[in-house]
Amino acid sequence: MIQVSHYQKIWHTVQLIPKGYVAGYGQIADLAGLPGRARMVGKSLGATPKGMFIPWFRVLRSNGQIAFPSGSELAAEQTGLLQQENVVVLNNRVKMKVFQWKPDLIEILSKLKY
DNA sequence: CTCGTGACCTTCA
DNA sequence: GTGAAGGCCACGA
Repeated sequence: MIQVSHYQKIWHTVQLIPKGYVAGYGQIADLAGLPGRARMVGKSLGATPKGMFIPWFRVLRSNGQIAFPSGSELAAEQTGLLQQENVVVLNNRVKMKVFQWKPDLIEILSKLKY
């Protein structure tokens, strides 16, 4: 059993999100084995080491809205990256009903077997 | 050790 | 649809 920081687990989990899909902060926290720690996900993404690729733009709020105020640079950046992957973004939000990632337990377990 | 902080979530009015 | 309030807890100073 390797000891890893929660940040590492979160980053790893986020990288499992397939192209063209999105997931919620709470969802990521749950999959990373940290139920109820949605806020930690945000912290982690903010602390993401530069140079390491993390599809942070595929992570949205549970209601499908982008976590940044519309108009901010990050929001624009995220919107652009999502649309680049065929994800429709309108008024700073995404239709979770259509684009939400439905993870396979087998996939998660095999990728996160620490 | 205590305190402040946070890219959140859910519930209720 | 909106907004406020409470809960959650790791992390850094």
